[in-house]
Amino acid sequence: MPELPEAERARQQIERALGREIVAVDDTDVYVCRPHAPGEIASALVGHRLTAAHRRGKFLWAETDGGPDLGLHLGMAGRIVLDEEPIGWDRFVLEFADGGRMALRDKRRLGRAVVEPDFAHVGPDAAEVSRQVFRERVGRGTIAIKARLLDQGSIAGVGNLLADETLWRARLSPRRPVGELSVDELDHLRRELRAAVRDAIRNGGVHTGRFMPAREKGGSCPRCKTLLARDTIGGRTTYWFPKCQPD
DNA sequence: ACCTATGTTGATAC
DNA sequence: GGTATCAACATAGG
Repeated sequence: MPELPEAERARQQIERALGREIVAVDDTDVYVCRPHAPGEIASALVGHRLTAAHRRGKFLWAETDGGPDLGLHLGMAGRIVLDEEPIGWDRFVLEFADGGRMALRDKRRLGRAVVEPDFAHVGPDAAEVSRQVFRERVGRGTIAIKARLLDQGSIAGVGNLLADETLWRARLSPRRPVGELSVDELDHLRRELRAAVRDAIRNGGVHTGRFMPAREKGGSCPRCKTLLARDTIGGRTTYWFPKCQPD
């Protein structure tokens, strides 16, 4: 599920774990915890407490009281669960002195847990970037707008579903080269992106978007009633309605 | 069996 | 350097 709205929900879950002493860490999944060896994250965190929970795009991290930051990513299917019984898909777990626990629950194991995460190549958060910076980072070059939105180094947090939802709301073709968008179109795109993120956070996730139900075989546009187009753009399956979103 | 999947990274080539 | 394409990663579900 995870795109920016899901990551924000996960951040809020991490906040509920702040201040609780860490007494044990399960970091034995060497793929999820790479490049750390088993026990490395544990020895760095045991005895400490999380003191703040942050997010940029889909990247999460928690500060600790004197220890290193803990970086978390939900990958393709992860979520953060608090004080729930273990059920087999918990790939990384903090256990607290009060008996509670915080787990990265992730069937596909594409999530990540690392100490001292490096966000040098992560762009500004998609929902918070200023108009000016959005124009500069998104509007430059010749790449298709869909591919640019997915590039976490340009702006962070937009995934495949949110990109399609946003472009549909903004009535922009996913294929348009970014450099051909006017300043007004870029501002409009940013506005619709923020609105899509806000709606998704409020309603429980990106899958609650208005475009999502139409995104299926034989789907028709809620606005123009025409047929769905489908192609691979930016390496991901992309859906749009050419009448509403002309090239 | 084959295909797809809400993500990221690294390799390769123009 | 920018852009495009892929393969890989690990697993589930249609």
